[in-house]
Amino acid sequence: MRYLIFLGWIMEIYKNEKRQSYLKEYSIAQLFSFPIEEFIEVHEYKRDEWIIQEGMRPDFLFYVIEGKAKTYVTHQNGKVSLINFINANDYIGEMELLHEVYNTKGIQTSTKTICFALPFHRYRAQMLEDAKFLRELTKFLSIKATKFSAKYSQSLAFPLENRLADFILQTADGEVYKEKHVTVCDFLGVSYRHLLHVLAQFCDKGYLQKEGRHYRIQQHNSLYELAEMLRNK
Amino acid sequence: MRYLIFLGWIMEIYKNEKRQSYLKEYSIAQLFSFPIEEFIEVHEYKRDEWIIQEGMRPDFLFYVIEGKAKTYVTHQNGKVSLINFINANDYIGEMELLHEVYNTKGIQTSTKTICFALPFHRYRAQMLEDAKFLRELTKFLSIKATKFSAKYSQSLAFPLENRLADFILQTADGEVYKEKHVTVCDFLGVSYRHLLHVLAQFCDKGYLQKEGRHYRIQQHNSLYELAEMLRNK
DNA sequence: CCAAAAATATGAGATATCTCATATTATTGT
DNA sequence: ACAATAATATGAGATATCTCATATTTTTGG
Repeated sequence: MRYLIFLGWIMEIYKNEKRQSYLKEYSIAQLFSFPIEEFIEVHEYKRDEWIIQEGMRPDFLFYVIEGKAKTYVTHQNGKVSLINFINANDYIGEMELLHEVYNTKGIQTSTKTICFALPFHRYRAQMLEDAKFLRELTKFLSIKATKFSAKYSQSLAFPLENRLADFILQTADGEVYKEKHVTVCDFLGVSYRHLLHVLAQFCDKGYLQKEGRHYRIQQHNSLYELAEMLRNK
Repeated sequence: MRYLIFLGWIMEIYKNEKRQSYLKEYSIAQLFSFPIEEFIEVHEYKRDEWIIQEGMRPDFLFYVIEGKAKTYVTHQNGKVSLINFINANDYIGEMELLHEVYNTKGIQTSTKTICFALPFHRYRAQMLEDAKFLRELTKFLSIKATKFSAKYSQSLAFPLENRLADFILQTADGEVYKEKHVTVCDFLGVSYRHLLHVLAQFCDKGYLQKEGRHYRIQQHNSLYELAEMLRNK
């Protein structure tokens, strides 16, 4: 169980030439049928900074230009769930765009992250009338819904062994698994202790070999078979 | 663990006056900016019939007019997950509308169900250009994504006790809980045995009292407190 | 560079949940 | 109306996962 710490508000807003150069280089004009650049803000967040704090409704629809972030929710029993990884070209705040009442999740960067911030009060009405924008947002949300429903049913139907094997293969850097345990146990929804326990089993069985804090994949195929069990019939 | 049985294909298509009367009485013209009625089919499915079989891509976007249905997925280990309850005014097949490649889930009715069936080949292109339709579909999907992500994180953060209390309060008919155990254990993702075990605990503690196959709620407040634990901070 | 905080690591006992076996009762198709 | 099937019910042992305790190592802020 972890507690999330507020690290302070140090987000930087790019102005003038710096702003212009980002708007030009990473133009998102093609996502809309109407001119979008005038009121876009370009925000830079440092590593581990909160883009949105849990429960604080944002005033912007964000579009991630570069960097990575995580969506967190805190439960009443003190447990924390990492419910999603966010990458470049993802939206943030689309739930609040669509719903007046919404339990806003916390968003924390895991690397320096640059976002376009589109003010709701300027653009909300036009966005909700724009078929081009809505079509892509619909696809984005449909993928999200599919992903969550898959994770949900898999988490209940399979032990950690299978889900961890899948996660290792998805995140391995070449043949080496390097993720931080504290992040992974929040993501896979298991205790730190149990995660380490199953990793140790994988080592015992020869699937992985520990190298300092990292793990080298020794039997890719065994992990693959465990992960494949998650796929539907 | 349950196995899903195919009960045969006996869906009925309403024609002529019967079709017309449904189109008139339950008009969905307001969901689109273009005329939609010409090629709509009106389908009636009997109780327990499959509207879509797992893995069989549908040719229609369905809109449920009356009745109830369930979305099922079968895992490789033989476990079955009931991932969603479908009611009147829900869409079915929207994933296939949006994605060429999609692992189609099975949809089975739990009561007689009547749907409007909108042929993809007639309407897909227009739908994907229609802001009015897309806006509502976006909301529908955003709610679905939120629901799944909540269920996911809750299922990992809380024992069955809390999730079952919530489910009982949500589905109770007045003060009596009447759901079928075999359905509920697929939905909550636990074994039949364990579901019965926790129900028995609730009876021991005096939260419920067994009445034949049903359970009368005796301590609403105790159940409520258990369920409230699921809400986020 | 140091103290504090965070992350890693491991043991041991508790508990939530699963699997399997076996009856009994209710529902369904013919 | 009866046989087959599905649903309910309960026991007992196995296992997946959690909690708590404690130690070591790494990272971080000032």
